[in-house]
Amino acid sequence: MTLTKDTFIGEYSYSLDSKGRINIPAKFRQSLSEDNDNTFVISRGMDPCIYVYPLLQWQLIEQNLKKLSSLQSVNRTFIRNTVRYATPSTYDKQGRISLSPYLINYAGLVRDVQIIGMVNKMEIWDPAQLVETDKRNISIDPRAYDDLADKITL
Amino acid sequence: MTLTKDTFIGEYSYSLDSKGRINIPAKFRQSLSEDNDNTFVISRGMDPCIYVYPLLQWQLIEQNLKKLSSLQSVNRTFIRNTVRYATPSTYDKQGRISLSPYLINYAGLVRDVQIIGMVNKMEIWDPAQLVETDKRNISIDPRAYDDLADKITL
DNA sequence: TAACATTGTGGGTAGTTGTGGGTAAAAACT
DNA sequence: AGTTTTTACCCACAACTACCCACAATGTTA
Repeated sequence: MTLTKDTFIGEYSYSLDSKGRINIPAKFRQSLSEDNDNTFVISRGMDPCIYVYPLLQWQLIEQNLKKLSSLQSVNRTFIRNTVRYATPSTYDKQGRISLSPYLINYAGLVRDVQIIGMVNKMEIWDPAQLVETDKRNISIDPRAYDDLADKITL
Repeated sequence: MTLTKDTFIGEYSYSLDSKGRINIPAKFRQSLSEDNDNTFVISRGMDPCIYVYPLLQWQLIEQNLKKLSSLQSVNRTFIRNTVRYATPSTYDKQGRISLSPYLINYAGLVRDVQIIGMVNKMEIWDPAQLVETDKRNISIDPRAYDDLADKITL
């Protein structure tokens, strides 16, 4: 199948094993370009979930962070929070990465897990957290949402 | 016959087989340009139906989504909801794509299925759902129609 | 009208994918 | 240095998916 490189779409169900490992969907691995050396950068999400970036994508983020001046307190806090929980992780021969206990706890992962393609990265969710977040977002800012829908032709 | 590339019109009846596969109308396949590598992106429709985009058409959507910053919660929600139910799918030698159980359930597909050309994409409907939705929309706001009439010459 | 090509549908099979767990190397801690 | 814990690599297997072949129905051409 033909896939856009380093682009992830769709939602998949997987499970966390007793060693804290989780499978990366085969389609996502195939989409990952060679230059990434089978490596992702795992980080804390803005929502209660785990972000997984292709290595190259993460390096772009690093470059942007370097441009932010440390003179402003907002910037320092932002940089600190973004980088602090990030770890590079190469997947094994079976296509699994291992997650740190901190991140597993942060996302509230137990066993069943949803992996969602978010175009330039992916998100790892606990199913219950995902439902919860969906509910909360349904009501917020319908106008902002409609504005987006106007800009993008689906 | 000469067909406008990547443009789909007309309505066709097909059936879903026991493996969740469905035939893409031959005319639609012929219309699909080579650059799409025989691949469509299947996704959840705004109505109770399934959207089928040519790969290239979908990539335009992806490009627009990539421009949205993940710092804003609205954007994250929008990207997640748009991309979540989408999967790339290449058709087999018989011209069939396979649909995920989630989408089959979402569109209420049983066996008989209507495929409708929607110009830049196609829609897959359960016949009953289609009748139902038609009924509900028959009393559409006449003013909204007037707005359209300004934009489109029939 | 007969021969042929195309199209829609069904199902078998081999390869891929997700998941569990064993073992050895590496790291961390006495 | 010796012991324990952690990490990475390997093998195994069940479930699933994609690919292939088959065939009937329809459409096309000579």
